[in-house]
Amino acid sequence: MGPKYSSSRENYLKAIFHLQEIHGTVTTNDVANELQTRPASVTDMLKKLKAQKLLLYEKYKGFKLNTEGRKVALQIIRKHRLWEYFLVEKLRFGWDEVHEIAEELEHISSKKLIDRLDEFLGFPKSDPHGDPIPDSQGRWTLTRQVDLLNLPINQMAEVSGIGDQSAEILELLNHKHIALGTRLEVKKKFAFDNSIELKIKNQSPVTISEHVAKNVFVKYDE
Amino acid sequence: MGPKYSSSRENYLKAIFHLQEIHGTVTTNDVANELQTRPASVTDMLKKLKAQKLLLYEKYKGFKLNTEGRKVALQIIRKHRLWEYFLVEKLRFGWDEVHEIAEELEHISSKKLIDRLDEFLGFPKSDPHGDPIPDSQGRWTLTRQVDLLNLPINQMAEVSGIGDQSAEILELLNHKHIALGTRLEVKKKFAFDNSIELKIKNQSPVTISEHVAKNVFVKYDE
DNA sequence: TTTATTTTTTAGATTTGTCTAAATTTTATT
DNA sequence: AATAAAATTTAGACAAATCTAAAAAATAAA
Repeated sequence: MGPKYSSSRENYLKAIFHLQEIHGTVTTNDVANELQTRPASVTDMLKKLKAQKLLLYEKYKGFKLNTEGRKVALQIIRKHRLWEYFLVEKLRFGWDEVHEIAEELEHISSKKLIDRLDEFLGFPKSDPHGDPIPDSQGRWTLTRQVDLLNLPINQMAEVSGIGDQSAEILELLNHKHIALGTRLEVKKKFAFDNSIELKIKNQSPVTISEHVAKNVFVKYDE
Repeated sequence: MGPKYSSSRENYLKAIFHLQEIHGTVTTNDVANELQTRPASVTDMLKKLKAQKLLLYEKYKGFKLNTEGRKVALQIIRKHRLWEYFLVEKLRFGWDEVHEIAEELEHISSKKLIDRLDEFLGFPKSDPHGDPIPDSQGRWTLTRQVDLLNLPINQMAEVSGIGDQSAEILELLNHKHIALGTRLEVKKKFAFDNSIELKIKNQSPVTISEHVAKNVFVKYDE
C-alpha cells in the first residue's frame, strides 16, 4: 500500500499545524505564504482536507485541524525531526543543511521504518535545532533541548548533557560548579566573542567561552 | 531544487534498464507488465522520456536507454540498494521486507545524502540480496555476493565472508577446509533438508547443513 | 499471401494539484 | 453607515500521469 496522504496534503497539514500552534486559528493567506503558493490553491486543498475529515473549516471563517488532522501532522513532524537527527548525528551533516533533505524524507510512509529509526537513534527527545520529537503515539515532552549558545536569555534551564566528554572540559565545568542537573540561566551574551554570563542560584555570576557553551546542553519547558 | 525527474519517470527508467539487461531490447508490453500498468500508459511515457533524451525510441520498433538514461537508472539502483543495505544492517529489517520501503527511499533526490550514506555503511559492494551496488560514478563490480544457499549450481565462487563469527562454525569450516578465499562450487542441493554438497578442487565432495550454508558468503563474477 | 492475432499507438477522458482572473465576503476607514 | 481595501472563494484552465476504447502496425497462421 502506498502513502495514506499525498506529499502535498501532508505539507498542508504540517503548515496548518505549525500556524495554529502560533496563532490558535489559521487563515488562507497565512498558509499560502507559508507554503509559497496561491490563496486559491489553499482554498482548493482546504476543501479536500475537510472532505477527508482532517480539518474544521467553514468558508470565509478561519479553520483548524481536528483531532485526526493533528494526529497526522504530528507523525509527519516526528518523521521530519528524526530524519534530521539521523542526518546530523549519523551522517555528519551540519544542522543548517538538513532541513531540505528532511522535507523529502518525512513523506516516506512506513511506520515500522520510522519506529526502527527512532530506536536506532536511541529515542532522541529533541532534533538538532532543539525542537521536541513526538513519540510514536504523537506525544511529546514539552522540554526543549539546546546548547547554551541557543538558550534564550533569562530562561531557567537544567543541564542535561555535555557534548565533548574530555577530562579538560569536565574539570573546567566542575570548577564553575556546573554539572548534570544544575539549574541555571543566561544573563548576558557578549557579541564580541560569543562568551556568555551565567547565573546559578546562590552563586555569583560566571562567564564561559563560546567553545564551552557549545558543549553544554540544557533542557527547559516552554 | 526538487528532484530532476518524477518518481514515475524514475520507475520507468529503472524498469527499462532491468529489462534490457535481460533481453537486450525492450517492448511496451514488457514494461507494462513489469510496472503493473497499461501499454497505453507506457507509450505515453516513452514519448516523454524520448523528448527528455533519455531513450532511443522509434514507434512500433523496440526501445532502449541511451547513455544518459542508463546513467540515471544506475543512480536509482544505487540508491535503492544502499537503502536496502541500511535497512537490513542498521535497522535490523529482514532482507525480505525491505524492498517496498526502498522503492520509496530511492526517489529521495539529494546526491550528498546518498554519498554520505554510502560512506556511513562502509561502501558496501552488494545489497542484502547479493546484487551489486553501483558506486557514485555508476560503475559496479561485476561480482555478486550471496550465501551458499543462493549460489547457483555449478557456479565457481570464492568464499568472501562468514556470517556467524562463533568459534563453533569456524571449527567446523576449518575441518572441512573452507576458509576465506577458498574456491568452490555447489554440486547438489537436497530439497529434503536444504543441505548442500560442495566441491573444492582436488578434494572429495563435502556436505554442509542449511544452517552452515546460510552463514557462508561467497562472491562470483557474472 | 491473405487472414487472423497480437502488439502498439492514438484519441479522448479522468484525477490531482496547481494557476489566473473575476466575483464574493469580510474587515477597515472615513 | 457607506465606501474602500483586503481576504477569500469560485470559475475555468493547464500539466502530469493515468485510463478505456478504437485504430493502426507488426507478426503469426492458415
